[in-house]
Parts: sequence; C-alpha cells; structure tokens
Amino acid sequence: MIIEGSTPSSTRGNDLVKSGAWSLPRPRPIGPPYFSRSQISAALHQVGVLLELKGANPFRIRSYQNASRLISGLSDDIGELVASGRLMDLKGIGKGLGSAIIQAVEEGRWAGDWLALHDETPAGLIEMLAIPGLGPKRIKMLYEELGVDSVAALKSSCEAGDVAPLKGLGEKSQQRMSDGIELLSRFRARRRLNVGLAYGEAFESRISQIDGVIKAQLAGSTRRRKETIGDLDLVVSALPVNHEKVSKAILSLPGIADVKGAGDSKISLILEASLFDEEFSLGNIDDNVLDAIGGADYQQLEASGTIDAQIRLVPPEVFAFTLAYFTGSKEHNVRLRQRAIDRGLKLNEFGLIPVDLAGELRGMEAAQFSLPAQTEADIYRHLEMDYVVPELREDMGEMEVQQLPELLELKDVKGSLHNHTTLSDGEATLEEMVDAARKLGWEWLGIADHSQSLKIAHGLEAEDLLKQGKVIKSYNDKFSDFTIIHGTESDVLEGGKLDYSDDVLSSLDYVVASVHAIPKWKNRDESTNTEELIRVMEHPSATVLGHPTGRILQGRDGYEVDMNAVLQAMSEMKGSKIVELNASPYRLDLDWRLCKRAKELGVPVSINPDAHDLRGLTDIRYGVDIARKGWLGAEDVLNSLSAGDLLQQLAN
DNA sequence: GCCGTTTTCGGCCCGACTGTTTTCAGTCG
Repeated sequence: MIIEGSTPSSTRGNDLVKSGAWSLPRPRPIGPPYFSRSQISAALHQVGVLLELKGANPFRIRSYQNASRLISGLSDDIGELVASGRLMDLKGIGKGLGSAIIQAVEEGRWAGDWLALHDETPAGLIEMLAIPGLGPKRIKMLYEELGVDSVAALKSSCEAGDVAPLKGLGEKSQQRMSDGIELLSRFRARRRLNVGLAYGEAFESRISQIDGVIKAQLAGSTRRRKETIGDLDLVVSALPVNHEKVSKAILSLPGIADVKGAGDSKISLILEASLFDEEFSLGNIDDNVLDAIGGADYQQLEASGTIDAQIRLVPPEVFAFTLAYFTGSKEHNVRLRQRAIDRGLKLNEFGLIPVDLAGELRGMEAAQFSLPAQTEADIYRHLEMDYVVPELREDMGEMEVQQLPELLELKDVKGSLHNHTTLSDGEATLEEMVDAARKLGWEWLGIADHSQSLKIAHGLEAEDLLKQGKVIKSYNDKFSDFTIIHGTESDVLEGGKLDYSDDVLSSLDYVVASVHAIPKWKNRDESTNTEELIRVMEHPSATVLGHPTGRILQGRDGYEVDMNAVLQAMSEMKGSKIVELNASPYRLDLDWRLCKRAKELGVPVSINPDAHDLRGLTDIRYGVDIARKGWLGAEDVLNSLSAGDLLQQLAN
C-alpha cells in the first residue's frame, strides 16, 4: 500500500470492507445528478484500493485517494459543480478523473476501467487487506503464486506451510499472517473518541510517571479530537542516555496485550482494558443507541476490546517537532512541509532544517542544524504562521485563513438544552439533574423529555408535559440563581409533522425536533429526507434540529440527507432556528465538518449532551471538543448565553 | 493520474521496523 498519514487507511477497519458493500454505488433512478458527493468519493476510494491490489503505479493510486478525500470534503453540490464546469478547477481533479466523474454524474455510468477492476478482483483480496502486516503487494503475490483469494484460503495455506517458501517470506512471516488472522477475529474496529481519550490519557499518565521521562504527550487523532480513533500516538521525551531504561519501563506497564515491535525510537503495542485501575465501564447508554451498536453483548465486547498504540521516544530538543509531526493530519502536514520548502527549509519529525546547511544528511543527523523549537508554537512562528491548535490541523482552511477564530472552551458553557429525566427514559429526576448541572457550574438547564409518540422511551402525554411545566415554573419562582428551561424532544412524525398540538408546543420555551424512525428514513432517498427535515423546521414551534443525521458512531450510518441544503434553508427561515451538536460520544452529530458550515451560514449551534443520567451531562466535553474542531467560538453556540439572553432568543 | 513562477516530462514525503536478506522489499504511519 502507499504511504499514509494518520488518517484511516484503506487497509484497516474501513466501513466499506466491514459491511461487505464492495461494489460501485448504484445510480439514482432519476438525474442528473445520478450520484451524490459521498457516492463519488466512495467510488474513487474503492478504485484506489483495487489499483493497489493490482500493483498499479503508487502515484496513480494516490491520485484516486486524494480525489476521494477532496470530493468528500466539498461543501458544494456535486451536480452543480459538474454542471457549472467547475469540477476540473479543483486541484487534484484532472482530465482522467474529471471526465470519469462527469460521465458518472451526468449519465449514471461508471468508467469502463473502473467496472473492469471490480470484475477482475476477487472480493477476498480486499478482505485480506485487514490482516495486520499484510499489504497489497504480498496479497497479489499470494494470489498469483498460490491462488489464495480469501482469508480462509490464506489460513489453510499457512497451516499447510505453503506460504513460508515464497520469495521474500519465511517461517516468521507465515506465523505473523496466522496470528494476524487470529487477531482479526478480535474486536479491532476504530474506537470512539471517548474510548480513545480514556486509553490515551491513562497511558499518557502512566508513562509520565516513569523515571527518566521528561514529558509524555498524547498526539495523533485523539489529540485532534477526531470522532473516532484508529490508534493512539504518544510522544515521549527523555535524554538519550535514558532511552533504553524508559523503553524497558514502558514495555513492563500493565495493560499491554501484545508488543508488535520495539526499537530505539519507536514502540508499537496493543493495549487492553487492564490498563485501567478501575474496571472499564461505559456508563449508561440509552436503549436506542445500545441497539445500534450491538445490544446486550456490547458492554462485554467493549471491555475485551483492544487499541493499538505507537510510542515515539525522542530527545528533548526534538520533542516539539515529533509532537507536531504525529499530531497534524496527513493533509495538514503536507501543507506545512510545503510551506517549509517554500522558505528553503525541510520539516520532518526531527526538526525544521535549512536545506543548504543539511546537505545530504538525513534524519537525526540533519536535525543538528534545525532551527530551535521549545514548543509547537515556535515551529509555526518559524513558518510565519499563528499557532494552530491541534483540533484545527485538518487542512480545512487553517492554512489559508488570515486570522484563526478564538475557539469555544468548556468554561464558556453555562448550560445545555437537550436532557432527559425519569419522566421519559432518563435515570435521574428533574431535581437530581438540576443539582448535577449546578455542580458543573452551569446557570441553566434545559429539560426536553421524549414526546408521546415515542412509546419505547416512555414519551410524555401532553397532560404530563404540561404538569412538568408547572413544576419547573415553581422551581424557577423559588430560585433566582438557576433557571430550568422547559422544552420537549418532539418526535418527527409522518410527513414532517411534530408531536403534540400546536397549543401545547407553543406553551414551551423550545422544541427539539428529532427523527427516531431511523429504518424508515434510511429506506428513503436523500432528497425526500432533506425536504422533510426542512418541512419540520418550518413549523413555527420547531426551534432545535436534534441529532440531525441520526448516525451512531461505529453503530450505524445516518440516513441520507443533504445537510448543506438543510442548514441553508434554516438560515433563511423566520425566527431562530438552531442546529444541535449532540455531544454524546456515540453521536457527535452535527458532524464537525458541518459545524463550520453552520457558522458560515449564521445558524446557531446548541451543544447538547442528550443526558439520560447525571454522568451524561459531562459528555458536554466531547461536544465542546467537536465544536472547536468545527471552528466554533463562544459567540456561535447557545450554551454560552445567560439564561435571560437565551430565553429572549428562543422567544423570537 | 495530477501538476507546473525549474511547465508537457519527471517528480510526486519519508523514516522506522521487520524479516528476509548480504543490500533490500514490504508494511506502516
């Protein structure tokens, strides 16, 4: 496979591989456009992987992968982009890819060579890419030499000893493949941000306490606060004289299930839950979410799961460079290196080195000529840039923008709107939830229990909802230092209608409109869903669009919906229409890539833990992480408002 | 397959680790 950064590669835990949906997407019945942006992106990705297995030119493969990423990150409508002829203005889309995409979008037909690639590649080869240590070149060889075309066939070839005699392989490689197949059967998908942070912070803390360690810092996608984490990256600073000792100490820490490799500067491990002092616990999960991620077996599965970790051991003067290198996304790092090159400098994990000084020297040897950097901010300063916080290092505009925004912080949060109590499917009473919110230092709390139609979550009858309103009013009359704000999470009903009568709805401070009939919505096409969401939000009482796509991370994809169009429509509606950023680590929906879009359109964001118990309120931290990643500042979210200002805005 | 203020060909990031080798290929991030 070609060289990859810290973004998920085609070889590991890819959704397309996992679901077995490995064929080119089918066109819509009517068009153009016959394909959506995400379908085009998926097709490019697939073709890239198939080209790897065929042994194509690595740079050609990279073109497909770059294009896939480029297309998936667009905010423009793909149909419009094609129709207006702007597609080929994109850097990375040339004649070849451009014409293939145009043909697909305008005529609903994939390029002939793309289809041929699918036909000639056995599906089992794609499956084999998931085996650690096995890449496209060896898969190709195994297929050509032994006819191995599936994981099962590879297993028997290993057992028969047919693999070891092949050129470039041996007993150890054969054993490694056998072990890899065994590992595949263990839970090895990407993990959600909260799980990655739990492992990462615990491991970081353990390494920090090792004698001789100057500093240990979590890097990688966890530090960037991606919604899911492939593996952990840690950078450890220690004097070279201590490296051997520190390395030994790391390898003897608890929680290590396996050592994949250990050298002077790099240790590669598999961690398991025995890393934690206390028993690994998930906290309360609402039933709706639990269903989507595997039901009752899930807790067990999560507790027996593993996570890979890479540790880099470096001398102190190199630490900032290595930290930056293993924190930035591949794309951000490419841009940074280019910026360095433009200034006659070479940037890598060892330093920022003037090209004319280093000459032919490489790696650590060249690093002795590096410009000095105590912190990452020093590196950005050398490159004549403002410091870019880790969350923004995604090449999503941070390299071009004149001034980076001042981002939201957890301390800016004064409350959150969407939370549940025991009246519907919560685990804590109204009073308990309010106490917990006060302890977090909040000034207000929104209560939005489920509405009557959602029987499975004990949705409130109108009468009970109004009664709850009276209890809340008497509380608010009694206390002046805290305000409860009364709403509902109204189910979105057939035809884009809201639950409860208009009278009942208009008596509330706000209404979160949420789709729960996920199977039905997943069975419909994008335009129907998009129209229906827009129709819901046009209801005068609808204030907040709850978990906008219904996705459950690592559980199910959301329904198809053009969120750009929904946000655009919301920005043009009368009154205050707000989009939720659901802070539950199982959802993190609105996606961070769309937070930036909401900000540009002036649609306010409400970060909501959707708490079903006391601990659930603290999920707000993941919402703040994702909001920061989506470029949001305190002024872009409702959570930073005082209760009075919030009520005034909701009354609009 | 893409790109170009070294522009239509030749480069496209590159270092660590492993297992196979005796100088390197494959994998990984």
